[in-house]
Amino acid sequence: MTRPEPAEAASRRPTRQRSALLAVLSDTDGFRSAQELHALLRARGDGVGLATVYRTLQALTDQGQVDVVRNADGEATYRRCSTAHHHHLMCRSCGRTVELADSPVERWAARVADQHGFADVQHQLEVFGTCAACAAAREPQR
Amino acid sequence: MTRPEPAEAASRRPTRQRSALLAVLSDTDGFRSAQELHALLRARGDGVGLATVYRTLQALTDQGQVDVVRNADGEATYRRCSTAHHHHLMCRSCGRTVELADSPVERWAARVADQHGFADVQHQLEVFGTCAACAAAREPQR
DNA sequence: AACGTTCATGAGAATCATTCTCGCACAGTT
DNA sequence: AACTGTGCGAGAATGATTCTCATGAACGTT
Repeated sequence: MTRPEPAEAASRRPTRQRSALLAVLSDTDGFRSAQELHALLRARGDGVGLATVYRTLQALTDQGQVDVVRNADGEATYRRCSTAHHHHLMCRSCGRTVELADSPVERWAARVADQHGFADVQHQLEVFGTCAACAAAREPQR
Repeated sequence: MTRPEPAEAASRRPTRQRSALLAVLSDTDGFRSAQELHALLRARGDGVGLATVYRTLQALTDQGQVDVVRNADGEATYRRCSTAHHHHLMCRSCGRTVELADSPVERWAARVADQHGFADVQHQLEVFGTCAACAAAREPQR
C-alpha cells in the first residue's frame, strides 16, 4: 500500500516464452488468434502456457509491437507489425493481408471529431475483400 | 416439398418480444449490448428470454435494421440505425454516438483494394474519442 | 557462486458472452 | 376445434479470455 507505484509497465523481463512467441509471430504471415499461436508454439516444441500467451500478447499490444484485429466472430487476432500507424486490407477468404499507410482517414477522423467536440481521438479501420488469387479460384465454379 | 421456397427470411412473424426489443432500441441513444438490452427489457416488465434477444438481434441485423459494433472488449453492441451506409463517432466514456456520413474512406478503400487486386470490398470503421461533456467532467479531478 | 527479492510462468478454475437444445405455446389455416 | 409450423424460453453447452496461486526463473547484491 505504502509502496510507490512501479512507475510504468515499461520494460519487462526477457524470457524464453516471450521470445518464442515473438518468433512464431515473425514466421507467420496473417493474423492469428491467441489459441492458434498457442497451438503453433506447442507444435514447435516450445510449449508455452495459454495464460502466458494471452498475457504476453497483451503486453506486446500495449507496447505497439503487435496489431490486434477482431475477426467477424469477435475473436482477437494478432500480428507482428511495423509500429507506425496503418490499416489493413485483408482477404476474407485466405487471410492474406496488405498493410495500408497514408489513408485519408486520419485527417478526416480528426476533423469530424473536432467538429463534434470530441477529444483524444482514435479510430479503427479494416478493409476486407477477396484477393485476386481467391477470386480466380472461385470464378470457374460459378 | 413441392411448395416454392419462402422467398427469403424476409418478414417473420411479428411478436410481442420483437416489438418490445425494437421499442427499447428506439428509446435508447447509444449502442447497447445484448445483455444490457435483456436487462432493460426485464426492468420494463417486458421480460424476454435472453436467447430470444440474441436471435432477434441477429435477425434484425441481417435485415439491416440495426447496426452492430464491437466495443473494445469484443462485445457486440447494437443500435437501431438508418439503413444507409455510415460510420460512428463514439464517446469511449459515456457511449454517446454520432453518425458520420460522407467519409472519404469509401472511395479510398475502393481504390487501394483495386490497386492490390482485391474485389468485393467492404470495410469497417469506427472512431472513438472523449466527448466534450466527459472531458469536462474529468478535467477537474486531475 | 550462493542468497533473497521480485516478477513471470503455467495448470486449472472461474467468468462471461453467445449459441444450442428441446419441450411448450401460440398464430394462422382448414 | 384440431392441425401444423414457427417463435419462445430455461437451462445446458461452448469457447475465448481472465484470474488464482504456488512454483520457478532472472537480477542485484554479497
